[in-house]
Amino acid sequence: MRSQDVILGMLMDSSISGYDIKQNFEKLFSYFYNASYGTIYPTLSRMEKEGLITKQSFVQEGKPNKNVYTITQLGRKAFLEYLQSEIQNAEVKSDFMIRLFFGKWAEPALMIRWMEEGIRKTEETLAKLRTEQEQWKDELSPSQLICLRIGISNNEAVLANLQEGIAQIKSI
Amino acid sequence: MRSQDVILGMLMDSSISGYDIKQNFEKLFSYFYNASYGTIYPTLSRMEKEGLITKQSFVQEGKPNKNVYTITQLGRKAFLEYLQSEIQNAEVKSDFMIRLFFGKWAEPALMIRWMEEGIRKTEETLAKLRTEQEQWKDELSPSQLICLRIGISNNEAVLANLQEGIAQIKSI
DNA sequence: AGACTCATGTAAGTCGTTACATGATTAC
DNA sequence: GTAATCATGTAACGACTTACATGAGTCT
Repeated sequence: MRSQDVILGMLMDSSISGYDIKQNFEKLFSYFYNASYGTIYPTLSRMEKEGLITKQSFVQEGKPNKNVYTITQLGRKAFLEYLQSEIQNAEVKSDFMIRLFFGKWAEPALMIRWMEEGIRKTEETLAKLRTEQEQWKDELSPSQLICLRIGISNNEAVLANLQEGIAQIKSI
Repeated sequence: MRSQDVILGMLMDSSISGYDIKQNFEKLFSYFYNASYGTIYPTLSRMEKEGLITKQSFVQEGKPNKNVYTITQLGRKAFLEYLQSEIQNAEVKSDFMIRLFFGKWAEPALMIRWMEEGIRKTEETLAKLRTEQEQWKDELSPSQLICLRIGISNNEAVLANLQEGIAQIKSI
């Protein structure tokens, strides 16, 4: 799975711009995928050249042209082929977990700061995901709801462990 | 955080080989970091050149020389500096979650297969983590135990959601 | 005055993976 | 006999990020 596959997935439903794709990554996907503009724009150009998508430019006043991309038959075929391919293992690189793992080499105060920041961020993500769940629960597909629920319960689990852990470490 | 930082972390405790580093990644870190030999060996070479680590070769019969690396003062300094740096956001790319998200474009039978495979893998990971917890609970540092607990409860959360989700989808 | 949003794009560089190459030993 | 384990390393390639470049409009 590359960014191309995810972009094709987004375009299956409706035609959107590179900017919209980035918004989707941040809003809907942040807890299981992300990509920067430096990936999105060149990938879209390549996909257009390969005939997977087509571009329509809309002139806007006071803003650059907005390029809206539409998936082609070839693009739909490519996406369905991706769905048939082998599932790849998840790639995870968590700096936070690495630090926690090697925490014994840090000052206790530093580790507590990491954990407090971790708690804050997790609470933030959790609030965002719960809002989304409330907001979109009627529009989302059954499997999208499962995604959201996984995201929420993952974050709940992290939060509980960090809160318990921080209390424990402070008590030593 | 790059692989270099994680490798330094491992060497803080004891001198090990590239092969051992890979073992550690698979055994201890798999749910929050991983790196291939193609990363590990060239990184070790570079680190040696930069004076962060030193190499000792041990001749073995019927096997290639075993290169055991030891962290230097400079390496220890570099690791402590890493601990002082800003925490980076986790990078996650989960093919499984992407497929779940776009599941409505797949045959229901295919999605159920994905979820069943997801359940199987999650159960496997969970078993592995629980064994580790049992086996190492007296040796691991408090923060390493928190890591393990986060890993375990994350996987428990995923498992519960998938089981519930699959039942729900099958009932439609 | 400053920050943020909308909007696209490129260039340089980093980082990492996959596949290849080698080869004895051991367990099933 | 075949798969796995131990053990190291390189070359080719791919994918992605960061920083740069541009610039009007809007909100505080």
